[in-house]
Amino acid sequence: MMRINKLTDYGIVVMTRIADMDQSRVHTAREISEDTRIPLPTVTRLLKTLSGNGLLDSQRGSQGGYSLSRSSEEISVADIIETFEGPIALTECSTNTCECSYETKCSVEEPWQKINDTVKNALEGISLNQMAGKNQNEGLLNLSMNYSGGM
Amino acid sequence: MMRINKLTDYGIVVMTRIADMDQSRVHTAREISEDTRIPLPTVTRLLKTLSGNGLLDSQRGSQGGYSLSRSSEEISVADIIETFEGPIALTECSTNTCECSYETKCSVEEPWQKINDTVKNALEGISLNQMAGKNQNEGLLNLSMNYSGGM
DNA sequence: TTAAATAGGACTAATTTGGTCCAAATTGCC
DNA sequence: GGCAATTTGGACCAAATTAGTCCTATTTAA
Repeated sequence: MMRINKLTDYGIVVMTRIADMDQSRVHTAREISEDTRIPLPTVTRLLKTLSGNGLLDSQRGSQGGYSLSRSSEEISVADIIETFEGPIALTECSTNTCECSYETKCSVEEPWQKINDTVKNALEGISLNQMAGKNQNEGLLNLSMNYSGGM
Repeated sequence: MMRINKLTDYGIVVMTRIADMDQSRVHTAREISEDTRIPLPTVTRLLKTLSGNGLLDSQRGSQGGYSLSRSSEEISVADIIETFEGPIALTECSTNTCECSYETKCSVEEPWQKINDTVKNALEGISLNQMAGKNQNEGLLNLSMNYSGGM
């Protein structure tokens, strides 16, 4: 399967959602949970991780909440993945801390570097803005509905 | 981390090793185990999977063993990864069987397709031959040593 | 017939991941 | 000053996945 973790996937959903929201104010965990239908405890954990790693700004206390730390054009999918999973590396050999269990393993180290760079570049090339784009109409619609008191 | 599984990693090591070996004869699990220092039970399982998926040819019985089913130029890293992990898909949404748990998840489906294609292309572009290249001298050396009775 | 292999599958242990919860710290507002 | 709404930090457990081993059947060459 070679999947990214579920939490990482949720993390991307949450970030995408925030990017679609009104950028002029902060958003609470509860609000994001209701919006994405991801359970609140999980969302709070996601948001903590995201703000801890600098992708979100947080404001504590009453009237507090979260907002993007930079514009959605300047946040890449790679940024989010790395927040939850650390450096993008398909094998241990690709990291600095390579401690190959078996001798011959390291003979494939160089090609792996190449592979990883390719994957990394691909992920760095996709901005949060591109992910969110599809929802922009819907986002604006919801916004206007809030003004008219609808739900 | 976003890692491929350990067994997949070993699978690539094993295939790389076989590609470096004498192509004029088959190689037993024991031989490959000793060569790669990966434990025999694990190697047998890897080889079974690889031959079951058509990447290796197998010959049963005494004097039996495994050999590449096609030339190392025609086997890609993607082939090996898919053998152990199924279709390359970073998220569930990227597969046919997408059953998103939460509604908004699917809003990010399209960009994920793009990301996956990029990753897949990258992995398809690396042949086993390229992985093995680094060892070719060593491989030839071992071959000539076999003829002279050395070890 | 025997020995050397692969084939197939069951099983367990170890590790990772997902998800929840609680107590503490911070902040705005009355 | 005190209350309510938040984020912060960390502990904890359950579930799922993965790694690794082993056993038995089948095939084949000598």
